[in-house]
Amino acid sequence: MPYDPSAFPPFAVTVDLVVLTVRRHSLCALVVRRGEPPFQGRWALPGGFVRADEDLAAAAARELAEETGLCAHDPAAPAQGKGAHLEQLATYGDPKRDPRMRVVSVAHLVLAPDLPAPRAGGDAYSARWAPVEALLNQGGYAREGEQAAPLAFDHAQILADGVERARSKIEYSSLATAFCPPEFTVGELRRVYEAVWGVALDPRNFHRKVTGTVGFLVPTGGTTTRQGGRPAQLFRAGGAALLNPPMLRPEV
Amino acid sequence: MPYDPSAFPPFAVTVDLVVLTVRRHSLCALVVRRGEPPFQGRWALPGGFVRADEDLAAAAARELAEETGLCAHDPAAPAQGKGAHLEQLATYGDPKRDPRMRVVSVAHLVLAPDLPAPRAGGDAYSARWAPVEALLNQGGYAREGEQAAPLAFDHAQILADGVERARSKIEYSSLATAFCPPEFTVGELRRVYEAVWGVALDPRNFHRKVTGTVGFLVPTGGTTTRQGGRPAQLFRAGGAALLNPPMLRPEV
DNA sequence: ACAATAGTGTCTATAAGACAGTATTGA
DNA sequence: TCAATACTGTCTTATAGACACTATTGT
Repeated sequence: MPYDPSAFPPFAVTVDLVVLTVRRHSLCALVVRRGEPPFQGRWALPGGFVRADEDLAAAAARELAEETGLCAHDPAAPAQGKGAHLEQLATYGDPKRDPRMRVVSVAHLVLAPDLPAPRAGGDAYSARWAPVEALLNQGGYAREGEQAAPLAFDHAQILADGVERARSKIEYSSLATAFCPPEFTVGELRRVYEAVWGVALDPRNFHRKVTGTVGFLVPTGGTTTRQGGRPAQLFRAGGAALLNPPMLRPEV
Repeated sequence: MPYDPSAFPPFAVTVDLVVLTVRRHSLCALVVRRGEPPFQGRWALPGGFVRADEDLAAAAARELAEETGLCAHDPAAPAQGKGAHLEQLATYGDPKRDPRMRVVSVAHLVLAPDLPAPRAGGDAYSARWAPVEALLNQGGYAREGEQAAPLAFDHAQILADGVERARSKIEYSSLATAFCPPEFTVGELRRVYEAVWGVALDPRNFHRKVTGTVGFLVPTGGTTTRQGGRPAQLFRAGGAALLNPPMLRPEV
C-alpha cells in the first residue's frame, strides 16, 4: 500500500501504567477509581493521553509522576537517578476496547520500592495499592464495602501481561532490586522473589546464589537488624543487568 | 488527567514488520524499496496503516500476506494452520520519527521458513531478503550497484530490536522451529541456531540436548539425506512452547 | 577408500536442591 | 533461656562442555 499520509484513520493514543510494588509480602499494583463513564466507579490502571509532541516513554514518566510522585528511571535513557524502573510493556489496540472511540494504548511496566501511600494527583479520584491476586481473580476486586468488579476496559489483561513480564524478568535480570530500597539485605531481596513468584525459597541456597553471582550485589559495609535476628549485611544493586546463570523459578 | 475523548491529539497508527528467515546459513530480513519521499529509494521494513476497524495483529497479518503471501499464525489466536509465527514486538512513537506527521508504529516480529523469493504485492516497489548483519552495519545496506544507505526512518532500531528478540527467544522457547519447514532434521535445526546466534555449536551436544528435551521434537519416522552423509531422522515441532531447561547461547 | 553428516557414549566441571550446623541479635 | 534471622558448609543429582568413537550415506 502506498504510504499516503493525507488519508489515514485518526487514532487516540494513550499510555497505561502497570505499577508494581511489594507490600506486606505480596505483589501489589496501583489502581485508580474512575470518576466518569464508561466504567464509572470501577478500578482501572492509571494512564492518560499522549501529548502531541511527547515521546511514549515521556508520557508514561509524566503520568507516573502525576500519580505517585515517582521519578521514572528509563534504562534506555542516560539520565540516571533515583526512582522506579520503567519499560514499555505492550500495545493494545482492539477496535472495541474503548466503547467511545478508537484508542490505542501503549502499556508500560513500572517496578517501584514500597512507597508510603499513593497520593492522588490534582484530580479528584482515589488511588490505591491492591494485591494483584485479588485484581486478577475472577469476580474482580473491591475494597471493603464495595461491590466486587473486574478492572475497567481490558486492564485485567494488561495487568496480567505486566505481572507475567515481571515474574519472568526477575529470573534472568537484576530487576528484583528495583522493588527494594537503595540498601537492602539478602533476606529482603529473597522476600521480593517470594512475593513476586508466590513461592517459598530456601534461604540458604538463595543466599549462596545471589552472593555468588558477580555484579548482582555490592556490599555497602553496613548492617541492619530491621528484620529481627542476627544483623544482616546491607547491599546495593551491582552494575550487572543480566544474571548468568539465571535465578530458577521453582515449578508451581 | 480526566479522560476527555473529545480533546485528544490525532495520531496515525501503522504496523511495521520485522520478517526474519534463515537463508544460506545467515539470518535475513525482508526489506522493501521506498518509491516515494521521504527516504525515496531507501530500503525500509514493510508496513502500512492500521485500518479504522482493524485489530493490530490483524493489520500485521494483512500486511504480511500482502508482502509475502505468508499466512500468519498468531500464537494468541486459536486459528491454527500453516504459516509463520507472528508476535507483537514493540511500539515506536518518537514525535520526529516521521518527518511528515505524528506516526506511532506498532512493530511486529515474524519468523518464517526459507521462502522461494519475496514477491511484491500489488505495488510497484521491489522486495528482497537481506542479511541482517549488512542491514545493521554502520554505513547501511545496498545491493550491487547501489549507494550504501541506512534503513529509512527508525527501522534500523526496530530491526535490531527484532533480531535481539529472536536471538533471546529461541533460547527458552521452541520458536527456532518456526524457521524450519514442517519436517526437518536435528542438523537443520542446529544450523538455524547457528545462523541466528552467529556461533558454531557442537553437533553432538546439540543433538543430545534437543532430543532429550521432552515435547520439543517429535520424530515423524521418515529420514532424509538432503544434507548429505548418513540419513537423518525427520522431526516436526512438538507441542512444548517453552524449553526447560533452556538452550544456552555460548558467550560471544 | 574417503569425505561428510548422523548419532552414541564417556569424562569432567558447574551448579542447583536438600539440609546439618553455627553465629548474632532482641525479647 | 528461646525465637528469629543470617550465614557457612556438605552431600547428591542434573546437566553442559569437550571430545572419542561408531554408523550410513554419496562420490
